[in-house]
Amino acid sequence: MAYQTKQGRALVEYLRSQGSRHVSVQQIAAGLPEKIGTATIYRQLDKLAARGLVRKYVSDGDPACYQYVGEDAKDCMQHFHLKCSSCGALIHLECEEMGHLSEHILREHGFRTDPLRSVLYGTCAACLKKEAEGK
Amino acid sequence: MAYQTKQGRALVEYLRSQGSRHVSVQQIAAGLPEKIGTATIYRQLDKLAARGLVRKYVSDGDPACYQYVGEDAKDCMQHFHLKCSSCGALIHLECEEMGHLSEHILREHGFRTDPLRSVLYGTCAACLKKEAEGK
DNA sequence: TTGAAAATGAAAATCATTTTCAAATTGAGG
DNA sequence: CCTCAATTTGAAAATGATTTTCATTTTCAA
Repeated sequence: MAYQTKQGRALVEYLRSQGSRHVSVQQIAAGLPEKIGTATIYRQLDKLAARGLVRKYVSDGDPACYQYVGEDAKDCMQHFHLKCSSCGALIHLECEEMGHLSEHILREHGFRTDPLRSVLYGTCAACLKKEAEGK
Repeated sequence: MAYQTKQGRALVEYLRSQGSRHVSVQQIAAGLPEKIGTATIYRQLDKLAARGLVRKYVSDGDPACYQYVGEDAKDCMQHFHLKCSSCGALIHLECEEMGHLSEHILREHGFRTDPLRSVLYGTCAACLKKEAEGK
């Protein structure tokens, strides 16, 4: 019910080689040793994401990016993202406060959040500074 | 330096009439008493958002939606969004825990988040239930 | 080996959003 | 009330990421 394919394997191999970096479909297509159609890359990523081997991050503005987490998704350091609306930077943050929030939401509101896929918008330190000075 | 236009006024009026509901550009275009070009709606919304009168929400999959908060943005109940990856539902949640997280991030990480614009992904109660049963 | 199910790739289709650009509107200064 | 430069509008075209189509190829269980 799910065939193994050359392309699928190549993709996983490539993603693995990137460690836990975040890559876009563009980057993947460019980095792959042998060309794979974009449609296929999207399709494979969807499947991998469905199986939990890959995480998809979406933020306003730029294309989605993907991260390979492998079988040990649980152990993989929990981190989430901050996106600066001002300069567009995507910041990765490891912080347990987010975990607390998730627990609260699950307990009190019955919703199981996946902080890993969530992006918080705001203004980064650099832009806050500029804002303060620049007036 | 910023001309007042019939369209701009009509848009604000419409948004006001919607209270603090979230509306998409599609809905706005359809609900407006007199037709306004989509490009203009986008442009006006951008300006309003820049002035803080309107909030823009972006989530994976569906088009952005906007909320009129008016001058009293501060008083406007702080709430954020949960998006169910399973059924696509967008849930509005008022909860102060999010405020705590924001404070923490600002204090410890120098990043000023805007929880209002942020969307947390996960699985809603209904889908969790289905998941548990359906297995 | 065989064949049905599943995957591929190239190209076309989607679709929200943005840009283009000529024409219309706005409003400060006369 | 005029004028005119700056700004806004709208229709249509452009963008750009993602999805779909569909004919062809690949996979793997029997």
